[in-house]
Amino acid sequence: MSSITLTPTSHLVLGLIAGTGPATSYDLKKLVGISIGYFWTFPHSQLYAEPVRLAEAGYLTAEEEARGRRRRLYSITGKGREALSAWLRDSSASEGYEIRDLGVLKLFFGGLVDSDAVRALAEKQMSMHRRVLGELETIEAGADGGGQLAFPLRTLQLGKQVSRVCLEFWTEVAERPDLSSA
Amino acid sequence: MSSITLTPTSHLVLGLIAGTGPATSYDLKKLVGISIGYFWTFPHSQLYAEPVRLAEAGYLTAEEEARGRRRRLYSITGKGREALSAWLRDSSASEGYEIRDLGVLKLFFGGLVDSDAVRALAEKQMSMHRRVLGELETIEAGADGGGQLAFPLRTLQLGKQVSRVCLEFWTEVAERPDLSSA
DNA sequence: TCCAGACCGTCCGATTCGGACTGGCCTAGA
DNA sequence: TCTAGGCCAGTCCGAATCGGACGGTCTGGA
Repeated sequence: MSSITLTPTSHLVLGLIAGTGPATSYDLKKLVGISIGYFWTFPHSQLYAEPVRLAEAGYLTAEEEARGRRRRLYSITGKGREALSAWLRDSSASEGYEIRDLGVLKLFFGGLVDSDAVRALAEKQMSMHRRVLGELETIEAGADGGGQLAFPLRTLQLGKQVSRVCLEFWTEVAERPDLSSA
Repeated sequence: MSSITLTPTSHLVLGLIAGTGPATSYDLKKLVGISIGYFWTFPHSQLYAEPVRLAEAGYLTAEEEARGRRRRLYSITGKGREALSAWLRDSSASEGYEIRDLGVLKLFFGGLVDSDAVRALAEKQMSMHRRVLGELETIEAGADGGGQLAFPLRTLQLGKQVSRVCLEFWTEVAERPDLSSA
């Protein structure tokens, strides 16, 4: 029950369990993979380690299978819910916003290669964003718009919009690889 | 001269030095801070450690001040230029694209709090994106559109567009915090 | 019954992180 | 000229993170 500092991973785990009920680490891994993982990847080892830490600190309780695959089923506690709610309401904890995109990093150095290479990069990025957009639309189509999923679907909308903007941007780059003005 | 694997940080350092000429780690830190750092932060300790690694492996050469602050000025070598160019042209190395935004993570769990809290979050995000947008426009205004900066400015355009989309998105959320449909 | 392949979990070395600290340099004011 | 204080520049290190590799478990079909 030692005191720990809560990271984004902590809040993710708490939120997932609060939202969908008791879960094993594997469940978390699957949930992340089909949702938030599209924008923000969390290493699976964290999704195993983090609930242990949270349980030790009293934010979760663990129920372990006696035999076989010693799966541990985690449930959220009152303390966990409080911490989650406090974080969700804490407007000072929302700062920070990062886009890590290898393609953009390359474009930043586009002046060091010829425009054919820039065009090739742009086309590659276009196909990537088209693929992502398609996958997001598939997920969207397969989900009922109902209560539980309303907010996750909303973040998905943002993902789609960002993807679309990127697609347009790279299309423009592919058309005029060596031009700076719009 | 041992062989090392090149990370995004490696390519950033190589690209910066290739693009702007010899630089110290501190120069790199400043450069990153006013440009790519807006989307992708690199810890300063990396910006000191990475050139050392790159120099050991022959991608950079270091010239150290004899006295005083023992600053090290790094220059790129032929090997460094080749590696950078190869990376820029390697279309298989562009995968990966991540958006890490605490606000979006919170929205994902929006169903667990009341709509006032969601609205407050949205408003906070709006002001953040407005601020970022303003800063990007300031940077843009202060840069001549000339050759060297053409590609960095282009990535800045993308940053602006993404920020604008986020701003619109959060505006919509602020207006209708509890509605899922557009 | 046996096997293949998916499922599930753990472990660990290597890397990354960022805060804290040290010390040099510069300028202004006495 | 001297020196105090603020910025400049770099180093260090414990802690957190990463992700690959491995090992055990289960299910269904031959």
